[in-house]
Amino acid sequence: MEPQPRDALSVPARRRAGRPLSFDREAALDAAMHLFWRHGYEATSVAELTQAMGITPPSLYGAFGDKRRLFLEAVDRYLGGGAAAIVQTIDEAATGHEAARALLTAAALGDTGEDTPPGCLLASSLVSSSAVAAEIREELAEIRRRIEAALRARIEDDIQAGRAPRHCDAEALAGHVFAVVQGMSTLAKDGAGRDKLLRIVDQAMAGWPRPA
Amino acid sequence: MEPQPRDALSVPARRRAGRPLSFDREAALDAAMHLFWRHGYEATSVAELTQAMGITPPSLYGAFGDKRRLFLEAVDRYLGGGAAAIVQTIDEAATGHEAARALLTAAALGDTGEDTPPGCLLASSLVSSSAVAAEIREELAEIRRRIEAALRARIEDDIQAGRAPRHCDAEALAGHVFAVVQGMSTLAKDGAGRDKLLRIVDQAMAGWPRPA
DNA sequence: GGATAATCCTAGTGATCGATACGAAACCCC
DNA sequence: GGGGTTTCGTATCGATCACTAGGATTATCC
Repeated sequence: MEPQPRDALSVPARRRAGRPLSFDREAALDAAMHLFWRHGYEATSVAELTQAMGITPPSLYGAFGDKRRLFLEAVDRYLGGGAAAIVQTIDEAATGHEAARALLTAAALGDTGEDTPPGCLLASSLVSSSAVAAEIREELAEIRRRIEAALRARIEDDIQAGRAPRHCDAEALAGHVFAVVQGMSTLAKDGAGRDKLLRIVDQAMAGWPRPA
Repeated sequence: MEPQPRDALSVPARRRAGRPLSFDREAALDAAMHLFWRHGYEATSVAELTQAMGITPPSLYGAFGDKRRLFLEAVDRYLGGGAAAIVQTIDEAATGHEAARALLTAAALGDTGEDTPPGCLLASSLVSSSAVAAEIREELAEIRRRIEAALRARIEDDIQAGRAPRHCDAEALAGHVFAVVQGMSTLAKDGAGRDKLLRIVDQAMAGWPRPA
């Protein structure tokens, strides 16, 4: 007889042997995410993390591996399922133009939530880094490039389909959108409010090429 | 008889009593600036600074005060004389439109110098911070806001003078320019080259309002 | 209930953080 | 040359860093 497949949808969710976790893993991850969001990767200490998560260091290391993996898991949670979730949203937009505006608007709103830290976790939590954190920084950069590449591909679709003029520069259009996403995060951390960011989005989209 | 005034332009530059500095203060500051530029404020340790500057910790503290003051002095040097130097450049541009393009182009070039670290020291060296560095972060934010305010003022001049339509949003225009400046720094750190950044500048300026 | 397995907490690891005490050395002033 | 002043290098400060050894505890498995 084959063992019951581990399926997240099947209700009883067969427990593993051994003492069960005494804390809510999702709630702890959420607390860690907010801390990384507010202070960034390197400026958030394990001591601060364990206090906010309500657990001791051995529990953190047992449940999440180490600080690096906890951070990457927090980033995945922040993105609602990693880079793939954002890429899917981009791919499901009607056009590249729509995808760009949706991305910018979502960033402006996310940067200025009332119950969340200002700015964007992906954009701001690991901009500059020490030599030891350079690898982790590069993993974030890869996520950013993947999202930017997805947007660029949609814009190239627009050009192919005649929804944008032939001469326009898909790489620069996508790069510009991404620069504004990154920049709005800093502006939000510097004190810019939601209204200002949304008007910046309008300004950023004002230069979008119109079909010939 | 009055003492000779301390004038940087008068050649002999009356020495103070005591043992003279055994290192070139400007060269040491330059080395520190490059280190902060590459790794940011918090990720750059005093040990790395002293090694790059070729001095010992007591010499660093004697000549520059502490890490915070050394960093702020490096920022001033980076800006060519603090925020005032950039504000002056903005004020001397022919129009707000010209100031915006000059700022963006200078940022794109500065972010991708061959002999300098990628990205912008002002934009990237202290984005997220621990609680203890929050004050220093705020000092950088103040510099950024001062520069943005100067640009906004020039754009409002354009509107008053009829060089831009009455309905346009000076705050959003200046904010958009600044978001792109900030964002290009991250893009450069993520690997974007000079050519791509300059095309992003063109795209960012494409939405600039034309006079009615 | 006994074996097995996973997590719990206490306490602490060596390394590195920013910053300094101390006495010798090097300069200006008189 | 002597007194005053400043910087020099050595050696190190207490605090904090990310991380873990070790043994008690609490669950499932048979």
